[in-house]
Amino acid sequence: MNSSILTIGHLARQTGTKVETIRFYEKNGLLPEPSRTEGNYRAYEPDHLNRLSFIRRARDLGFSLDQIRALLTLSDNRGQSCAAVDAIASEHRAKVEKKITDLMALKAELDRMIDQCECGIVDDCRIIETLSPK
Amino acid sequence: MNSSILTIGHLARQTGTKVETIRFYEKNGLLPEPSRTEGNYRAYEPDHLNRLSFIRRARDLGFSLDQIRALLTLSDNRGQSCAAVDAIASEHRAKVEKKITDLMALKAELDRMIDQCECGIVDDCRIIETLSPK
DNA sequence: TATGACCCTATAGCGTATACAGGGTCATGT
DNA sequence: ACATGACCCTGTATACGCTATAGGGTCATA
Repeated sequence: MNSSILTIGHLARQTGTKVETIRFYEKNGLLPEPSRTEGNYRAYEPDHLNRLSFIRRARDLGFSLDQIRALLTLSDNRGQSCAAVDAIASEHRAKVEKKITDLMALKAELDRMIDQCECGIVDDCRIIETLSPK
Repeated sequence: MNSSILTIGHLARQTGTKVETIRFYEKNGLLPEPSRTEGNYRAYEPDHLNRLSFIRRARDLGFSLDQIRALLTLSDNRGQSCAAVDAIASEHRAKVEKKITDLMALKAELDRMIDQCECGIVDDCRIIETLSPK
């Protein structure tokens, strides 16, 4: 096999992605279908590797696949205004902020609940009591 | 129809749960199967309502359905030690804490990325640049 | 030639619901 | 007596982002 082409395994190792995940990205339109070898293996080029790296970074930052699809399209049209990019990122940041606030409120409730538990029998358990209807 | 029995719609309205979700809880062993009316409608009793309220409170606090199943079993055996209850709740709290830490780190990265964006054209966009491989 | 690492497709599963199709039942109004 | 519409039933598909499995084919190396 031509040693200069990239197999799916190469892409996987170089980006810390599972092979199945790469095929999943292809099926879902995030990675373009590469050409195939005679033996029907996917034959990737450096551009595919770049694109996959982009996807993985964005996933690490919590962007959804829909958002990443949009970001990729924008990044392919480099003359356009980057306001749309900013909008996607800002919307995502706002969601992350909201999640943090929600989780902190949740944690406060869990703290209250757990700190009351004196760990006797369930019948006296404040945790169960908190969950049970009045 | 006997007006003292509770239909699935009653349970739904009284707990802020969708009807489909109640059937889903039943199928997944969280709510016991109620008896049926002649017309094959589910006929709930007050105990079912209490149990569903318990489930919804626990869900609001972010417990998984598995954890809730365990909590329900524990709450049905009121003489047992409540250490197991405490363990479930504490484990959940730890996960929530970890999620908060992770999300705060994520937000810091998003802040860094977004604050650099001067909203010109995509070609100069710091957001796209951050995501792209070097 | 045989082994084992790698690749292929197709399908099902995870968790927590939500939605929809295609039908049956019930209370109410005329 | 019947029509309407609100409600209920089952079964299946969908969402998200993968992960796993079955059952097979290809490739490099010993």
